[in-house]
Amino acid sequence: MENKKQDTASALKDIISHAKEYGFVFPSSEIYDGLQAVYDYGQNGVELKNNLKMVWWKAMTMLNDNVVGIDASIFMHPLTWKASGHVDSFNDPMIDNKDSKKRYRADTLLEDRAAQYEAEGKEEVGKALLQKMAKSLDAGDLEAVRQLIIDENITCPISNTANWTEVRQFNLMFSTQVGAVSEDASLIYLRPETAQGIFVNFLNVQKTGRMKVPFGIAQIGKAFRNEIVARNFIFRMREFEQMEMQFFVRPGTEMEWYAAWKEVRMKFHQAIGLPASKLKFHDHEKLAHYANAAVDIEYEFPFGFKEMEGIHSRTDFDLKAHQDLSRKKQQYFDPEINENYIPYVIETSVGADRLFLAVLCNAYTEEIVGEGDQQKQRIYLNLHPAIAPIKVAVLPLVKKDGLAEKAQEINRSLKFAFNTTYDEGGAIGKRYTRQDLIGTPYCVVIDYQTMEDDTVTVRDRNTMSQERISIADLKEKLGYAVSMERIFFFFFV
RNA sequence: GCGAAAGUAGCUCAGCUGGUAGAGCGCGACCUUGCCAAGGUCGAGGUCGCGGGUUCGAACCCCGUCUUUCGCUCCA
Repeated sequence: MENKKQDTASALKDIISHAKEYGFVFPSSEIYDGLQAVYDYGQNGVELKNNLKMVWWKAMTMLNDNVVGIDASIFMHPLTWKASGHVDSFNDPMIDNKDSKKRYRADTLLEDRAAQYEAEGKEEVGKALLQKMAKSLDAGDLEAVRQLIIDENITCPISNTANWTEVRQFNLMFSTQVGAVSEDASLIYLRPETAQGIFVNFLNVQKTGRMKVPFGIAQIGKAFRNEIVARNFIFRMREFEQMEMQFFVRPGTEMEWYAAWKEVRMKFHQAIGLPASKLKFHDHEKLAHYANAAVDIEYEFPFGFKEMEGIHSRTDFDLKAHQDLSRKKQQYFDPEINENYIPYVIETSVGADRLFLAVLCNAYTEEIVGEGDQQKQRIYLNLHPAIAPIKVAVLPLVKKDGLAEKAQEINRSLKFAFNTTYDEGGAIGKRYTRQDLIGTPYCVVIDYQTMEDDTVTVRDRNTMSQERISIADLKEKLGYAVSMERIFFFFFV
């Protein structure tokens, strides 16, 4: 067990090192010592991430006639977050007990004490306490809140001591001001989730797109959370990217759609190459305030099974809250049953960065090749060809005798169809290895035979085997091998 | 947030009881070779995470700080 833990820790370290050394993920602002829980994608990482986003986007919008996309702003009207519940539930005064190291919500501690007074028949005392607390909280006077806890002699149930830290406001939403002059400016938030951008545009899309329920709206975008502890590389970042789809359905039919999307989303992850054995559903037992069913798709990262995607039945919570607060009807007239209603919503929400990490962890392969004295370790990224940053490397066996020119010509003929690279430096084996390390699925090699009969060899990343094919067939054969079509085909098997 | 460990070249690391930095790999150019990280020559790259302190002198000792990893904790 201990060994296994060390192994998994080093497995993540190896992946982090690899990600940095080969241009996938860099710590943010590294020359200034980095910024906690913020990372940048490098030249290969951005290609891989873009490919993942494109596969998801097409799987949602292109393959489903009734799903369309939008791109909403990160800034939203502050009332959005009031309606969604984030202002209330994302903003807590916390206090720590120094002995037990336990953290509590300061307001909950006082509310519990007030309830205790009530149970003892001292209702006025309890009420007075709550009023004092509300006054202090409204005034933002956290020291007064702490004093209340001390005056009431509230102790930690674990350590039984009153050795409290100061009260701190934990706001998981980042805020900033809009407006030139700060006194006139109003406080706005960086969105903590992308979903609300879809909900506030529900009627815009439904009307202008003549959408009929059931239909979905997909979106890819950044979201921000001021996480207290950020851990596990890019798994939990303060700035992250979500790929979300909100699917609007007739009330009462939500469970069928919930079940249907569950299966579709699980297939997606397998289609891009994640093995079924490393994926599982995890049902939520404690449901969020907006949901009546929720499940996570978890991937087995080096640090254990963790959430990669959430599928939630959000009921009509969000649209209803927006309708109430904005006083604009958020209803759909269903011609089939001649009825107006607020649709129910099934949400599928993947963390793009988490999917990236899962794919990278899964692709990272160390194996021993060769026999006896010839044995050596080989490392390569076993990425699905359709999501690999570079699809094809074009390599002249040597750079003299016109082979380099011939190779460049072939590279030019392929580069408009998919991502290619050209490399003539050093020995051929070294160039193969360079491509293995970033997951390039195919290497096209121009040798002396090419000059005679216009054929090249195509070397496969995983098997290292070579096949000789005619230059005229390259674009079509490789084009299909690296196409997203292959993923979508699997998707529907 | 608490506790533990770590931070020296792009990577992996060495650097003895304090005397102002090295190796391997990688990278670049050239020569040679020609199918799985080949050989040779030359070269680029580090104010030793950062800031103080002790000392004649600090990569090394002390304090602080930042970042990362791990364990708790937290997490819609």
